[in-house]
Amino acid sequence: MTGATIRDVARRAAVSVASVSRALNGLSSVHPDTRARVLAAAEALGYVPHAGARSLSLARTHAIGVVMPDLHGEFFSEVIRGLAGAASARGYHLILSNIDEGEDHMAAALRAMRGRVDGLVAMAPHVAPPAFAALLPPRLPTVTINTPDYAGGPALRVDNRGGAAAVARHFVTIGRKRFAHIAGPAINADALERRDGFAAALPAGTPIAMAEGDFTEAGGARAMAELLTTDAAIDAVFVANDMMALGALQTLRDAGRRIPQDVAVAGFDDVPLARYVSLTTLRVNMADLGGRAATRLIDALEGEGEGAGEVPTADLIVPPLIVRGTTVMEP
Amino acid sequence: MTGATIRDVARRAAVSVASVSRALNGLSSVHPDTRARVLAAAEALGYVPHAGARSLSLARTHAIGVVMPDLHGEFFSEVIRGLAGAASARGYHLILSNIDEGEDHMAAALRAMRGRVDGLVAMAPHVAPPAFAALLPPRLPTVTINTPDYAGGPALRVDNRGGAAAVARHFVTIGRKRFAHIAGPAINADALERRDGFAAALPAGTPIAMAEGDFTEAGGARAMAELLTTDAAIDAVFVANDMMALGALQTLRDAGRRIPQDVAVAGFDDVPLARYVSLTTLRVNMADLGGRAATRLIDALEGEGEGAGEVPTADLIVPPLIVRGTTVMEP
DNA sequence: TTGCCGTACGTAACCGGTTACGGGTGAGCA
DNA sequence: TGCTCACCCGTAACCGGTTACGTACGGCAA
Repeated sequence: MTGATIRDVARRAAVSVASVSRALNGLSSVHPDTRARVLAAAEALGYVPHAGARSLSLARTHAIGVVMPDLHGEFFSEVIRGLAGAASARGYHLILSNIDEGEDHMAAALRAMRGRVDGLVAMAPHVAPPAFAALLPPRLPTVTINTPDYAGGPALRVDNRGGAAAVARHFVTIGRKRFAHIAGPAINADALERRDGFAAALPAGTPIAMAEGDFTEAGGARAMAELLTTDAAIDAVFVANDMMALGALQTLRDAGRRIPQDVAVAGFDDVPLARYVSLTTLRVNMADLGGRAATRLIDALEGEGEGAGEVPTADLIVPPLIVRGTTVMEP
Repeated sequence: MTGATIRDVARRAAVSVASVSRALNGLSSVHPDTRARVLAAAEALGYVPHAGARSLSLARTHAIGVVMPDLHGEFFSEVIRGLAGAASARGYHLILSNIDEGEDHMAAALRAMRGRVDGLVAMAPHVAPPAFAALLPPRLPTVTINTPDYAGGPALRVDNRGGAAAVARHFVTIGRKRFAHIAGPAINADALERRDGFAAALPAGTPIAMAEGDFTEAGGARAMAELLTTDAAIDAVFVANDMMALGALQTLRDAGRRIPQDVAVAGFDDVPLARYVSLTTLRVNMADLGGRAATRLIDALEGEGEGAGEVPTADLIVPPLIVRGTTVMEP
């Protein structure tokens, strides 16, 4: 019903299915005349090979699975874009599956990947690492992005601590004294690393006013309001991501603080919006991250059998600090 | 090698593969004891069903294919987000395939979908419609988004003409006289509809200064610069999408024009950035568009056999005009 | 003529599931 | 005891491709 099969083509060309397969896949040892007949028959029937059947017998799907939570939007979509580009260039498809609704739902989504993909790109900053490893289908090559302490394969990580430290040094350089931090959710590994990296890079013993947000703009606004009531004297705040920073900026301006004269603000991610509001931030090139992940995975898949690439290396990607108008006056 | 098969489970539980299949799929007519043995064996072996094999015999993949060009970023990713949400809620996966590099590459990508997906969501505003229809694998249910004149199935379209007309009326209402339009690429159907809708809603015979961009910010800036040299007196410009509008705004400000006093600017799309630069625009809820497309497709897939839903209806989605500071003074 | 080899092709097994069909077993009933 | 009928369960065919293996045949050297 879905269309002509290889047997239909074989019948019409009056050859065996084996010859059709050989002819269509460009194998040698097919007589030119036969090949021509097969191609004509396929064309006439509008034959399109059935990818599912093909991958079953080849044990190769030419697809890679992508599992990640739909958290802070920009990030998600940029990574996908990078993945899609790299995958498509190598002839691979992407299979998406977002994992928000609970751990069992996630387990189901992960298991459903077996037999559908050749490998996985996973990003799960919010799950306890051992649990996550256990959920992965066994023996499915996986490269992780920003997934803490996962030792099962190649990993890509952005240097959250290093980035946060750069902000701390920048604050000190421009002469700030009273620091605050708006953190992400406590269950998020990126959030924790950014907080710790910031604290560690300030002179020992420096007090830091803390508030927690949820990586959304509204959450950032709320956290900032909270900080203003408890620690009104702050003159520098490092926000764990850009979206929260936007909310924080709004709250500060509404409260009459001048940016950056009264208080300096820095974010993390460099989402497209950041340039427009002139937000100082760390640039993490998300599309590039996705592209690298895909490339790494496909390299591993196609080098299979070689023991060469087997060492599960972890790349640490250092985000550059982009200094803009929320920390230093612009011309 | 990839893992245990159903036959391994059968062997270990000392039953037939049929019983394993029945037990795991919750069929009735399996003795409770047998079911327990099967489950224990599956657990012990870490058995995960092979989705590929399953979908081959069921002729059902529970996946939907998404083909679209990677055009103007925000749009792409928001639609994907909407699709992913709706699909995941119904237990479907998404298979991505972007189609940029030439028509033959696109044809290959489309054909590769057969046997891998149950249906397609396609968006191809830049292709001549008959060509596109011909490339689709035959008999694959498809819902199109903003693909002009495609009559092969359900379609979702945003009302480009209506939106553009709303801008035209708005310009007239606020007393503007000398109009300009920055259009998108001439091969893009959305771009053409927006241009025509705008022109048609102005009083007959009104002259409109025209320039063409490529839907990017830089392109918008260039087009605006061009307009300023040829028609310096314009006081209202409708830009075919928001990204170009951002570029145009920058050019106008650099040229010393006050917004909105000297010239009013409106865009199309309402990307997240638009709110931050206070850009008047048409709001097209892209995630919602994706969600609807997925829902439509899955409804059609699961209602298969019923003649009820067979009428290929086309939904026209009317984007509301969001009036902001680039056309009227803000408090 | 016989033997050998290479080319072109067909037969059938296989990938890993699902399921139509039929067989065996025990309970219930005449 | 013999019959019917559920209920469980196993055998084998099937989904649509790929491919190992075997075969038929023509050409060529001994």
